[in-house]
Amino acid sequence: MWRHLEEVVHTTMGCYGAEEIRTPILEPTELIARGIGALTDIVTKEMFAFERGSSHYVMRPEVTAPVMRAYLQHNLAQRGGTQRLYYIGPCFRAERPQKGRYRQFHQFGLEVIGSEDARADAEVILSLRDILDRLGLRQYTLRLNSLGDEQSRPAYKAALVDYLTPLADQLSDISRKRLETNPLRILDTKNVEERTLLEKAPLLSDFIDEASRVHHEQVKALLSDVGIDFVEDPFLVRGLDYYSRTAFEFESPLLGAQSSIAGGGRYDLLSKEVGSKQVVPAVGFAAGMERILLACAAENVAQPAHPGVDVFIVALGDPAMTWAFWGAERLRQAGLRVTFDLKGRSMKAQMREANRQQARFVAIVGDDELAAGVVQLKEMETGEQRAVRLEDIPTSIII
RNA sequence: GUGGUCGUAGCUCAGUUGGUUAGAGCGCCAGGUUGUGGCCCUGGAGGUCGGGGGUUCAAAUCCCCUCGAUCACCCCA
Repeated sequence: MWRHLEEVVHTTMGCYGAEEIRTPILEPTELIARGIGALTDIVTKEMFAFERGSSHYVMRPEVTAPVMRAYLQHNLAQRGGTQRLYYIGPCFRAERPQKGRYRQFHQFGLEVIGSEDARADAEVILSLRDILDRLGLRQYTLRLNSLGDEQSRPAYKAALVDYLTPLADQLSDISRKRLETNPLRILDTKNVEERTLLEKAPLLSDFIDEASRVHHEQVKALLSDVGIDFVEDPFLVRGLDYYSRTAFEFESPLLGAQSSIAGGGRYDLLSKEVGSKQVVPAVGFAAGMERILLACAAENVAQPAHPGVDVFIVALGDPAMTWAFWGAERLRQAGLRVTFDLKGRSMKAQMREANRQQARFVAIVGDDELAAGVVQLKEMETGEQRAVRLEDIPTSIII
């Protein structure tokens, strides 16, 4: 199933003209810290970090910042046009594991760098949708929002705090603390009473600038054009500050508390955080492979069957067992998948092993066959069996 | 970092108020078929009961510590 998912990712990304990029697992702490907004708590508590001499490193917790760094460092802009870069690989977060959340996990993602066109946003979402569809997932929802420009969110944040502060005594302890540390996250609360309080809260959509509003309308129109269902969620807010305008999230209802299987958005502000002199507009998604696989399992999505071997060689007696070694090699040279017993067991045991390996054919070899220069080729499903010379096996089983 | 639940055979799990050699199903191995798989029948192997300490005549069972898993919180890139 892992292979299948990876293949779907590669082929789908290929359809979008994206090139794979591989960045180091180990990155300077500063790159990641700057990328995520230097929240010291996240660096110390949520990441595997260590120092070596005077240098500080972390195991990458995500790949967007590394891709942006690679883009800038190798000046990929000079290749012209917009860069569509995708990645697939492991990431690390030093958290307590829970359902769909592991210390080492795997992500794939697409970063479209160098365009502020709404079609880039829509294409990123569309490509992700394609991957989920090709896998056979059906039970997921897409939530969409616009965060506006770099002025919008601070203004909204202030308005939200203004609204909630008088109501602070009705908030949970956690939310009251977040009122100071990260007020936007209160929007994510699952507390029912708090949700009703939020119904009358100011909306981010009332604070976004005109250009962002137009951009957002374009994205929505493009998504509708290709038949993508989405829910507008004015409460969908990314935790980090470099996001602007488009924000989206795919989630599955079948995964418990970690329902998000993929998410992303536009991050025009990141480039300057990681050292670019000018703004490089970019938009992308990141998807959690473990969670997608969990969702597939929960939906009972058909797995590609593990193919059995083509030929299992059953060898009887020492001469035949020796023969099996190079006989198998001959057949493998012809491109067949071939195995045989490595423990010198009885014929019954070898046949059982062949059955377990879902062998299409069994080639039985004993002293008589060796003398005659043939094998007894038996088709397991039908039980039909006949003598065939080794060199004729490949053509015999194509039928 | 905080809280709940749980660690018994390869896997899924039983194990009665502490009481003989710790069980089942599946899987594995072998035989029934001296050269023919699946189904069936018979037999077999396999366990420091997560680890350490304590209580007791006696601990899988009770107590303490520890490690791990899991779910949730925090956090969420």
